[in-house]
Amino acid sequence: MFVTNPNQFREATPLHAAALLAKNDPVDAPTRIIQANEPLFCEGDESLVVYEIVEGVVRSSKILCDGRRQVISFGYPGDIIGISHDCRYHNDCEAISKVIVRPIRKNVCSPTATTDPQFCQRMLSYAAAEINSMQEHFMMLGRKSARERVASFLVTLMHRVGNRGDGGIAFDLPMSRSDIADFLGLTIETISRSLTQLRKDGVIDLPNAHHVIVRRTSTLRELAESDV
Amino acid sequence: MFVTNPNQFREATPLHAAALLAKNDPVDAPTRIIQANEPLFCEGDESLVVYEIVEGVVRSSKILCDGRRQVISFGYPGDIIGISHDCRYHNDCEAISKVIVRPIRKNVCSPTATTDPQFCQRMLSYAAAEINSMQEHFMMLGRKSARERVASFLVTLMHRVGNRGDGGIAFDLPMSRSDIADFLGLTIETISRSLTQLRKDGVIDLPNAHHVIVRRTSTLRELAESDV
DNA sequence: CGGTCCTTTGACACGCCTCAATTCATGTGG
DNA sequence: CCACATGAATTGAGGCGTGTCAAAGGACCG
Repeated sequence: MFVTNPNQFREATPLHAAALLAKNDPVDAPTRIIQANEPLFCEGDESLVVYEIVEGVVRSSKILCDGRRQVISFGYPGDIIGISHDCRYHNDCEAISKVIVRPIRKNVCSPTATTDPQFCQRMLSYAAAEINSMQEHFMMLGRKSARERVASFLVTLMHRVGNRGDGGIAFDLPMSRSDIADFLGLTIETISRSLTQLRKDGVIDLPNAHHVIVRRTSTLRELAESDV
Repeated sequence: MFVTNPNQFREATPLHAAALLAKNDPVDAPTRIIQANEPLFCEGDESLVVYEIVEGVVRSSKILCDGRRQVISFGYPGDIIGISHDCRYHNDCEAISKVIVRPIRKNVCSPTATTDPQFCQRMLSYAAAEINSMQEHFMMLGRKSARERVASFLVTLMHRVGNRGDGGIAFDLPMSRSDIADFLGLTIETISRSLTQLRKDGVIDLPNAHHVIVRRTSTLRELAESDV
């Protein structure tokens, strides 16, 4: 599932790729390797396949004509990207780090397209989870303050890719401040200020700009929803 | 499709309920009638069925513990609501006007659930369209100004339910200012001011608070994306 | 006619954006 | 190993758009 749901733990997610893609699903196409900052596909491209991310992190985004960008989601291993209803990709997708993806099936183009029922069922479950997850992101963009958004974002990553370690839960931030800003509907300066504030408050450590250690997880979780 | 995509015309939508639900889809459950302001279901309720809206308008929303609300979408006739991946509804759903809904199928609860393949295929197409559509709404909430959001909202409704008439395209706004505000991530005062501005600029007419006539459609469409 | 609720309008405050400068991390060539 | 360049991140100062609070207007209904 995409990282769009800051309040839902990975453990609570009923399915992820391991469960979604049974071993007997035919995977004829070879995996693709995309270097950091290279595109996987662009908005408007013909949508031939759906990808599963095997390794690395991707960024799905849309851009307005005047250059404003909205990052839709960050895709991590296990996530499925490129689902479309009309044979066109509806967003850009670029690699943030070196990425390995696996084309898993011809895309779902029309109601008349014939697809393996079992696969279809699984994709539907995944799409439903995705929709539910995106609804959480609406709440973030529409109703949360800058601090809450940043806290929510960190909580999501913490549960998704965090490693319990010495005095906290650690994880990387492979994406740039600009990516985070465009994901949360803020500016890079606001992201930076919010992170600094969390650091000064002792909630997190920032050994460097792309590594986070959450010291006080419950505090962070509270900050994700309380406007105080 | 939900009204979450301000820049996509209804004509461009590749499928809606008429196409989605073939006549031979078994519909055993009777239609339900919900009066205005009555709930259809609530977040957390057991998700037994997916509904198709036959008549009226519904509001799907989520609420934070401190009362902040985000309206996810407004559902119009032909839309499908209540899709879930885990047997629980993930948002509240209430009738804005008198509503008739048709339970169309037991919900998609798990990958092991057995479902008619053809139905599943159609639901997947619908879900994919829904995801693509929600991505547009992200752009609105994350990157558009108040005026752009209101203009985008009106453009969407214009294409969805507008009627070409005397010197413009007319349609109703059955939802309250509060509903619109919570949909666009703004306040009722900002909604009111934006609509007043559009009226004073001669872009729209507001015969009353719940009826709109778009006079200059191309101007409105430009305002939906240009920050000027 | 009076009550209630919704909408509109106004005045002001504040959070985030904008613009600018500084610091930091990384890589390159001498 | 150290200057230097380059791009990203941080920090600061100030402005603006939207939120907040308050009051007035309108629609609806008993």
